[in-house]
Amino acid sequence: MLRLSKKADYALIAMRHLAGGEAGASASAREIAESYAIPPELLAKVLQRLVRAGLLVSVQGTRGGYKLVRDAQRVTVADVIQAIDGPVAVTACSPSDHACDQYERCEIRDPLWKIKTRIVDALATVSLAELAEPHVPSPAVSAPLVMHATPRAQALAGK
Amino acid sequence: MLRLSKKADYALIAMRHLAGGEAGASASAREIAESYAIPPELLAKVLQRLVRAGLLVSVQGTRGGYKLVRDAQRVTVADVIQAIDGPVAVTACSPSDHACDQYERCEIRDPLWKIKTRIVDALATVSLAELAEPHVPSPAVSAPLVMHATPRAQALAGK
DNA sequence: TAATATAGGACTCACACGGTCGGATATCAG
DNA sequence: CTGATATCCGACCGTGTGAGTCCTATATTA
Repeated sequence: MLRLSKKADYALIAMRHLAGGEAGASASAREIAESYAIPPELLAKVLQRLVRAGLLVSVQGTRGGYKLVRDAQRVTVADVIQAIDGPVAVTACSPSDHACDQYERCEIRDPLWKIKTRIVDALATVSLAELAEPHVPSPAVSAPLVMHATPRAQALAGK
Repeated sequence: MLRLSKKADYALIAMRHLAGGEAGASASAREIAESYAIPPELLAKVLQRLVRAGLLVSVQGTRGGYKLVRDAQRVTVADVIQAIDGPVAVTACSPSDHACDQYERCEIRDPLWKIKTRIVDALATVSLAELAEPHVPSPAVSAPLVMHATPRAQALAGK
């Protein structure tokens, strides 16, 4: 568990796609959707939310599309996820908002809140730029990585 | 989002409850459920799962109940959550198991997998013992525990 | 003016989650 | 021996939410 929503997945894929091209490059929703086999209408809504969150700018009309507002290094995974799924919350109730049936006797809330901030930190330390170039520099032989990378590389090469 | 399930909440509450009393103390499901306004049957199933996961031992019959197997310092929040909700997974598909429609062109999976391990680490660094005494540290407690508990307690006290 | 974009509300559908029920087994007090 | 109190565990159900679709409006350009 603890999985993030498909919309967040799609958002990250799209944002990475935009970060992967040249700086300032734009792409349409259809274009991105087709690249990754994502339902176009759904991705469209995701992109719209990213616009409303201030992470993307949109250009309407023919030849329109989306592009990043900030530089890829200045946008983190946390930004994208929170733009789509709302603020990260491990618990139903926050230290301020008591929205569960156990808030009186609950001694679990505050420590979990602390853990939440750690998680957000973990999400915030990875930028779109890092997502865009996560791969091994030399595809030939990299001893420690081969064990993990090989099956995937084969699967990708097989396509 | 990223919220953990209610069952996991209940599990943490119950585990903390058991860790809070004397070492080796036991409590029945009804007992714990009433203490925290948790549906008794539901908590029962949660506790049973914790038994199957090897985190609790159960004593059947009258005067029965549950108690911790390991010492409270040797059980982490990660253990409890994974016992209830299964292995933590941020993404639908793992580096080995390609269980989504985008696995071919998905460049997002590996970085997210790394983030996942960071999250698990964050969950694994908090023990039940720390959950049991998150409040103002009494200077009389054991030394090694204080080393870890103090900065956290200070942060919480600062609120 | 037609084609192609974004914008966004309304809707359906499936499924997981929270919660309940019933019955079986084990243990102990009387 | 019997009844009370536990754990055990599978089956069930209702509801909320997430995923995906549909439809319409608007903007832009060829």
